[in-house]
Amino acid sequence: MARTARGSTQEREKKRICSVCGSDSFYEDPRRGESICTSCGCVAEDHIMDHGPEWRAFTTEERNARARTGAPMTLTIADKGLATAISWTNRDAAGRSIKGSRRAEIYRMRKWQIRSWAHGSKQTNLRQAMSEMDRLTSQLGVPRKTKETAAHIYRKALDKRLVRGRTIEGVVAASIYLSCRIHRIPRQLDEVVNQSKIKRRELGNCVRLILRYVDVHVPLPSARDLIPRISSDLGFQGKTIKTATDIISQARREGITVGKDPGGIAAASLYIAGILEDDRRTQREIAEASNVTEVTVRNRYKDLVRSLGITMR
DNA sequence: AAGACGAAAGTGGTTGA
DNA sequence: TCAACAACTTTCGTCTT
Repeated sequence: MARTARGSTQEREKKRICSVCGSDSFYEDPRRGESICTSCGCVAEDHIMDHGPEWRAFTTEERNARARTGAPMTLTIADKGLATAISWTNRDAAGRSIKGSRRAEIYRMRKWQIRSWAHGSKQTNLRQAMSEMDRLTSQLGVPRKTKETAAHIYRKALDKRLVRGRTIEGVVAASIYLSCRIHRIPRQLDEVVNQSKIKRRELGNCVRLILRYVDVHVPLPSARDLIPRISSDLGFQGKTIKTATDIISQARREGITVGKDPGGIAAASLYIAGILEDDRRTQREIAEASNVTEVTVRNRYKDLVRSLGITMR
């Protein structure tokens, strides 16, 4: 199982080798936060950390203008992580205590900062939302970029007053789910429901609401995006994964994937690919890894074989 | 005996009146 | 709000390897 096999950090730094095919060549996908073996396509490591800056620059001037120290600017903190806080200790930068009129001035500044900063209803909402977002994204293990997009969607939803009359948790969970779909990270609605305290129905409603009123372009969930995850769970060979992907592309062209659960399509195509490439798994194993039942695997597999004219031995 | 297959009945979501 | 519907699940008996 490539997904679970990982050595110590030092070991990985010394020489990393794919536990499935033995190759030492990896492609790091910072969008998904995954490291993928270039020869067999299995996920060698997930949740990898991105050490780069949060901005992009195309010229030296741009780079000089944007470079700064401190934590990255981020939408996932209510004040974008850039606010200056006035300390409660009446001391200056050198540690000397501040006296007299200067002290009174700082006291007034502190008072107004707190009033303007923490007491707006939007800020209060964002604070709660961002802490919920922190919790949920780390439970689900989504990369920083995806969390950032989720925060962006949430801010838009808040601006359009969609959170009113709904729970913050619901809208946060919906933002994360949609962001995962935008970044083509396979997190299913049920996974998000399992990690949060909201009901499936509520999440579904929030997702629909955001899709309708917030200007976001979200691609439909595709079976192809589920393939790397399922196949690395079951340790399929590279050629089997490729065949399965081809089957999905063909099925898509034939238009037999619409309205069907992508999990079922992914499972069935892997099952067929396994038989064709002599890399078999039982229907039960595949069904379990794809979160569908054996019956669904069977039904989709029959559909695919019939519509694509695949002949099996 | 394990795995594959298929039928029947039940469930939760979507759509249109 | 409700009925109709498609997709999917659960369950169980039978066939195949």
